[in-house]
Amino acid sequence: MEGGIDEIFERFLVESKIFRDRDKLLPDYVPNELPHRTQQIMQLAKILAPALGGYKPSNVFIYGLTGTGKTAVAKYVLRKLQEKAQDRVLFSYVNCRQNSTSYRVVAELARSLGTRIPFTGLSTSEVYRRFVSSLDRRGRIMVVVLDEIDHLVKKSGDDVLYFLTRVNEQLSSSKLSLIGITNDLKFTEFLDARVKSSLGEEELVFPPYTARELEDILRQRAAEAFNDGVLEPDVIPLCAAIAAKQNGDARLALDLLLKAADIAEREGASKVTADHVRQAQKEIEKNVTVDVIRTMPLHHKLVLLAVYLLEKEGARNITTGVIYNKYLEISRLLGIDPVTQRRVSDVINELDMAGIINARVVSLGRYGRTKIIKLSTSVRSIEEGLQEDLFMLGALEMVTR
DNA sequence: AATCCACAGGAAGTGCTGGGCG
DNA sequence: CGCCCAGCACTTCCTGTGGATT
Repeated sequence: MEGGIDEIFERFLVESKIFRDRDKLLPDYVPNELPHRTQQIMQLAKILAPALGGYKPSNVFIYGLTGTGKTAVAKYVLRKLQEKAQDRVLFSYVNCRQNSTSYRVVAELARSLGTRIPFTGLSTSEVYRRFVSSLDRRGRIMVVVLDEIDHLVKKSGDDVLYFLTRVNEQLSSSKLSLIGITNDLKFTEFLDARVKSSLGEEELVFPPYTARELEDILRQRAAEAFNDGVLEPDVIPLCAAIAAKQNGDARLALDLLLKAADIAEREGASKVTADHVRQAQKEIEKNVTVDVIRTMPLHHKLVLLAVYLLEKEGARNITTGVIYNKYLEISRLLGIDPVTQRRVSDVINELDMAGIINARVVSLGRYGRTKIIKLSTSVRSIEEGLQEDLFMLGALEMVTR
């Protein structure tokens, strides 16, 4: 658009005024100090320490909401342990969201032992077998971290875990310890009782960070990531306060800080201000809702479009019936088979649950009992979310005009 | 007090999809 | 490979209901 492509690239070639090292704010960076997690670090270290003496550590189960430092602590302790252990202890970290099948998890573990496993073609039990023999050949303690373990269980059940918790019976010279990480407490209900008790030999709980604690975390990262004095003093407290409201999510706090700084940089400002943070917050929120809208099924989009158009026409007190008629009209124009009003009624509830619209049941006396609906999202994010496959949006407005 | 509107929302059934299993 | 089954989106049919109007 305006400016040139050269200018865009140029900006990254010249030294940044704001950032010293932007990467330090990215979610997967593990710093050298983890403020307010010393207790968890010590606990985990105590549990894993026996590995240094050649004894099998207990299995550990770690819970905590998103952004409470579970992954960071696990990686941190592992790193330290590895430094001490040299090659006497084997480590493997697997993210079960990316590797959500039993095959891939075990293949990943085997790979970390240097055993190549084709990404497909073998039976799962063959992969298990190869992993066991390659581990036993090494004659070492192996510590395995399964991050986001709930994804694995939800997708593939708990037989891998069953296998991994009992694999020591098949090993003669090696031992395996498991560290399971999750933010979903309820998922243990789906676990086999034996797996559950074995995995839960030790349990660590990560409480949400308070606003104060988040501030410390941000300050520490900011010192690494930013040039001196580029943050206005109220920036960090604001990021911390916003994130503290969202379950003390450190990832969100860091993301806010990063986005705010990006905005400042883009503007060519020399300082990051509280206002940049507020813009960043809006952007993050918008991105979430835009994403939700973008991934909705067709009829949800059509219903949303109906509400959107009605509001744009200035309609007041929009009811289910009014929406349904508009929806029928839109469907007809686009040549799409409409669903029934009963279904649309449910769709309206689902949109309400998603926080995109606001629907509330009211009785209009003689004029029936219905729902009154209004948008509860900015018009902009709705337009943006619908844009993609509702190229029709523009076309429609022309038709309905 | 009775009526009646414009739906809400429950129950049961249909048709489709995709994964697991022999 | 076909078969079965679960889960889902949706339909059909239905009974229920708060309160303005009669």
